[in-house]
Amino acid sequence: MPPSKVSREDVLNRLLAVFRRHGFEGASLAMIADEVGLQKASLYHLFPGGKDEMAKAVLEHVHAFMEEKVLVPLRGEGDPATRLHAMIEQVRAFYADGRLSCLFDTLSVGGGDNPFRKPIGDAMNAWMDALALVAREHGATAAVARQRAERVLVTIQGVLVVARCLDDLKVFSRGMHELPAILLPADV
Amino acid sequence: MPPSKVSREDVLNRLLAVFRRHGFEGASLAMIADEVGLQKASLYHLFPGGKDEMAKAVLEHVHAFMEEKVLVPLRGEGDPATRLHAMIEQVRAFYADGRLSCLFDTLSVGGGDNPFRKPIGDAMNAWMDALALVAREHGATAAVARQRAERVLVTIQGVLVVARCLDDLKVFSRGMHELPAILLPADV
DNA sequence: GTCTATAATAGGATAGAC
DNA sequence: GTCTATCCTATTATAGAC
Repeated sequence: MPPSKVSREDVLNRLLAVFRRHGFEGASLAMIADEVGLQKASLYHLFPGGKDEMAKAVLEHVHAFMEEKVLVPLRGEGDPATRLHAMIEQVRAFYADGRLSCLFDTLSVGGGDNPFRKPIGDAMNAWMDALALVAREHGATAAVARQRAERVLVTIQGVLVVARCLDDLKVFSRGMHELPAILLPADV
Repeated sequence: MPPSKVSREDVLNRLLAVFRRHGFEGASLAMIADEVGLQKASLYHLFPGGKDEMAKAVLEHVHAFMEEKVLVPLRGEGDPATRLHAMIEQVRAFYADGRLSCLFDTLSVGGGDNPFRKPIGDAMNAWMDALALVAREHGATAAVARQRAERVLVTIQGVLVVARCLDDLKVFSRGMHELPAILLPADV
């Protein structure tokens, strides 16, 4: 899509911004069109399936972004602490130091029939696996590594919600600071 | 409101069920009327301010519930561990072991102009204060107590989101199990 | 206090020109 | 590939009977 007003990458990033902020139901097409800088009909040209397809495309976009910027580094070379710190920096940037909500949170509300639950669950499981791998290399058993990986994800999601509710970004910063001690405690 | 089809308490609890599940934008009046068992016009009789007033009333209802069932016990008599366990049991019940989302989470999405942010922030701060009091009585300094209280809230919100995303209630159970070690660790 | 009926608007989606 | 104009439905909200 070279000769276009905005690149697909740009469109997806702007869609991400709307959905993570307002959730699926809260994001109207008028709002989306305004934010993306295209008319509604143009959005339907890009996403014939409508809002549903837009949200799914954003989830895939985030999944690809995570794979490249978070999961590959986590699985890569280097010592566990260095890899975890690389992830933490990406997470800080992705959530703008706690100013932005998690798409997984805002898109997972609604009934169990919610069509976004499955891709969200898959993405979170992939993240958890990559974290557990790092914990294992640090010396933890498989079971303990998984428990610590879960605590990391719980902490990230928790600080995002609490920071938003309290309107206090320091909650997010403190949470990020605690992640190394959670995943890679000194006593094995 | 004695001679009525459903008590105000019932109405508020059913409104709570809808809003915590679907969020504010995701909860339509048709859905609400259906769930509450009243027609839309009857809801407007009870809440002339419409959906906005309904959500605010639910927040007040939850705040009152928390004050009675969570905060008063936390501030009450007995040793810190006993009081914390009382809270944990209430939290387990309130979130149906992780099946139900937190209203603070679902109602806090949207811009900073969101009118629910302030009551939500007030409620979370009150909860944090009560938790910090317990930690202080266990021997922590004011600063450390506040940090631990924050970790408890982060863990609760985190496990709710992660359990929902992974569709795995055990995440919630494990989180509840860890709360005593977070607020009242053995080494002071 | 609850209802049926309806108004008024916003929402998602499409047609067809350029 | 993007636009303007439009359609249809769902949504919020109100009027007025009982």
